[in-house]
Amino acid sequence: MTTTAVTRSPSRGVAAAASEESLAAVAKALAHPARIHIVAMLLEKQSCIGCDIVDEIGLAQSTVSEHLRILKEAGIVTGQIERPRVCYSLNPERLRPLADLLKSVLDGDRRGELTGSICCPPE
Amino acid sequence: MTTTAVTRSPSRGVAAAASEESLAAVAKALAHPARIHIVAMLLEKQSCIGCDIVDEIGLAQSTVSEHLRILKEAGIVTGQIERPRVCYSLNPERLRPLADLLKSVLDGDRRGELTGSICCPPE
DNA sequence: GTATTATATCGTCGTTCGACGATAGACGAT
DNA sequence: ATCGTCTATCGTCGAACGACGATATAATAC
Repeated sequence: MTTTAVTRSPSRGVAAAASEESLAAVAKALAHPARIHIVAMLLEKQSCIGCDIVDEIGLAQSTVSEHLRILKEAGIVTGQIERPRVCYSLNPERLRPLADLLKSVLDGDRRGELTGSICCPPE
Repeated sequence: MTTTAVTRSPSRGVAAAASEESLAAVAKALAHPARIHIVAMLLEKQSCIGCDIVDEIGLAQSTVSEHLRILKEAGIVTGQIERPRVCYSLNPERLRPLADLLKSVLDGDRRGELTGSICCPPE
C-alpha cells in the first residue's frame, strides 16, 4: 500500500517513542562544535565561569550564552549562580541514556534478543 | 603527544576543532527521533531492508530515505545494495569517539589533568 | 516488451537554527 | 549613586532542517 496506514500498532509503544525523543534531544544539544567544546571544557575543569567559556569558544558573548542555554535546557549542564557570575558544571546522568545506547552498539548488544528477523546476514 | 598547551591562543585549534566538528557531526546525525529509532532498530536486528524501516518508522518513504541518507553520510550506517533492495547496517566505529567522550563524562575523567584552574569546587 | 517493487532524488514550503549587535538586569567596587 | 563586569534576553536575518508528493532509476516478475 502506498498510503500510510493510520492504524499502525504501536508495538514499541509510547515509552519507546518518548525514549527516542529524549535521546534525540540530548544528541541535538550536542550537535554543535561549540557545545561539544563547552562539554569537553567542563570535563577538563569540572566547572567553569561563563566568561572563561566565552573567551575559550571565541564567539560573541550572546552566542555563547545561547549555547549554554541550550545545554542547560537539555539538562546537560547546570548553572550555579554566584553573582555576578555563573558557575557551570556537567550533569553526567543526563548523558547516560545516550552513552548506554552507543555502548550497546559498540559492544554489539542485541537489546531485544529479537535476532530472528535478520534481513540479510552480516558478512 | 602534548596536544593541549596552556596557551589560550587561537591556534589551540586545528586538531581539537576538527575533533569537535566530527563529534558534533555524529551527534547531529543522531539528533532526530526517527534516526535514533533507525539506529535502535539496526542494533536489534543487526541489519534491515529499507522498506522494513519505512514501515516501522511510519513516515513517508522519501522522508525515511532522507534520514537514511543523513545517517549514511555521517558514516553511522552503511547500505549494501541488493537490488532492488538495500540492506542497511550499523558502523559502530563511527560512534566510538562520541561514546568515548560520554563515557569520560560519566566516569568523571579529567582528560587533560588540567585540574589546576577550577573556577569553583564541585559541591 | 510491461508491470511491480524498492530506493533515491527533486522541488517546495514552513519551521528552526545560529550568528550577531543591542539592550537589560544584577551585583561589586569606588 | 555611579561605574564596570558578567550574564541573559530580544530582534533580525540568512542558512539549514524536516516533511511531503512527484518523479526517476534499477532490478525482478510476468
